[in-house]
Amino acid sequence: MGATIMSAASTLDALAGDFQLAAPLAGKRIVVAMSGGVDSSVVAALAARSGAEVIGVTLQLYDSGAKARRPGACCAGQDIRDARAVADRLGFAHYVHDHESRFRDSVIDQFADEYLAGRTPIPCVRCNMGVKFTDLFALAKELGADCLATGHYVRRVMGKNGPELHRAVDPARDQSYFLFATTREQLDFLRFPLGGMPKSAVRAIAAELGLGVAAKPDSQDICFVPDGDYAAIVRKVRPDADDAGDIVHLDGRVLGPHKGLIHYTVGQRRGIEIGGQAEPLYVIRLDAVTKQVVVGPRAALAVSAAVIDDANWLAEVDGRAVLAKVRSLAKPVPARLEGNMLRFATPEFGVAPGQAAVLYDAANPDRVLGGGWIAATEGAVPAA
RNA sequence: UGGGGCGUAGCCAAGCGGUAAGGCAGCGGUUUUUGGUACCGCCAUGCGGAGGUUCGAAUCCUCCCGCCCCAG
Repeated sequence: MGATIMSAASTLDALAGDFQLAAPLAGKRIVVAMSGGVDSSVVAALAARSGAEVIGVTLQLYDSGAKARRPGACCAGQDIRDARAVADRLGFAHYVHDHESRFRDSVIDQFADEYLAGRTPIPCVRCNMGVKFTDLFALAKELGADCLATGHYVRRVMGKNGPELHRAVDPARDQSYFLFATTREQLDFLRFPLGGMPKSAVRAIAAELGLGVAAKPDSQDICFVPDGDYAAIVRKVRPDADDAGDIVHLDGRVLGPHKGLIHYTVGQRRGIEIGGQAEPLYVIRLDAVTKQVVVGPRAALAVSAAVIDDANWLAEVDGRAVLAKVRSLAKPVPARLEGNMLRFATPEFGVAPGQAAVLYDAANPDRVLGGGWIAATEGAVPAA
């Protein structure tokens, strides 16, 4: 117990200057993206201790009504007040920008449209790409900042050819999957001071500094979905969503009606609500044109390759042995990129269009090479 | 209304006198800054209904009800 606190304190000292800026920091200006959570609050605190001038910026991203008070939310309501409290306590400037309409256009609407198209979106990546790393990036530049620091758990490591993106040291916290779209230009300017430490240390630092958010619950789920009912948000944004359709087995049998394409995702097992089977049924694919949810046995989920769209590369990848991650919680698996076709060494299950394929260097698994969006997949087993 | 078969949880299904397997679905939980997956747990005081035999019945007997098949 005591050791934990000791190490937290020493970690704090060691990281106080870890903003990868040339000394001295006295004349430097750091803009910190503050969500109102523990992580970005600690980043702000570390920045404040570095000697540089700190400006905290919080973007109000969505409805600041009652629902935003639930634990796990960010960037609205109470979170904004929490961020402000941290800035007040540590004594640096804090600005709040209203980004609701931008967030709605670039994240929420896109989220709904992807579901309507039969794909499975990752709003967190879109948010990082647009609102955070484009808008906030521009704002920080306007403010004359030397860097933009965030509370993401990922590392920026200086390599031969400039900064590289690496996984966080805490594997349970690593967020590199959600940051694959970070461009080289953005990476030049961004700083991720938490990538080298475990979450427990971050909380210990927050507690040591007396920040009110020290024990605040981690954010989880989709921030703008209040109760886990994401379909309700899709319907709210796109009321014209036509829900009718059939659940069809790969063998052609119509098994029954479904609740609307937006409720399903490739690889999904629960919620299909069809019993009496010898083996569980999984969603094999979604057809936005015929409105069909096609189901079949788990074996039919195996894919040998995926077509990658809108890729972002931080290093040369084509033809190189890589480790590919096609879901945030999946273990990276051996693969090879041929053009825009990602070929898995062994069949991969539950690869859903709309999700991201993030590639890591097989020779240095911590290094993020980049990634792209899964546009289509190639089955490893002929349809039964 | 002759003969045969069957009725066990939402669905499929084992059991064949000894005190209700299992699978699917569902529900809950764990994990998790996307959706899923995976894993763990829960899920029939009762076996179509009513009697009877027996220490003891879903299992044997009787009648009734309901399906299915073959004959008419």
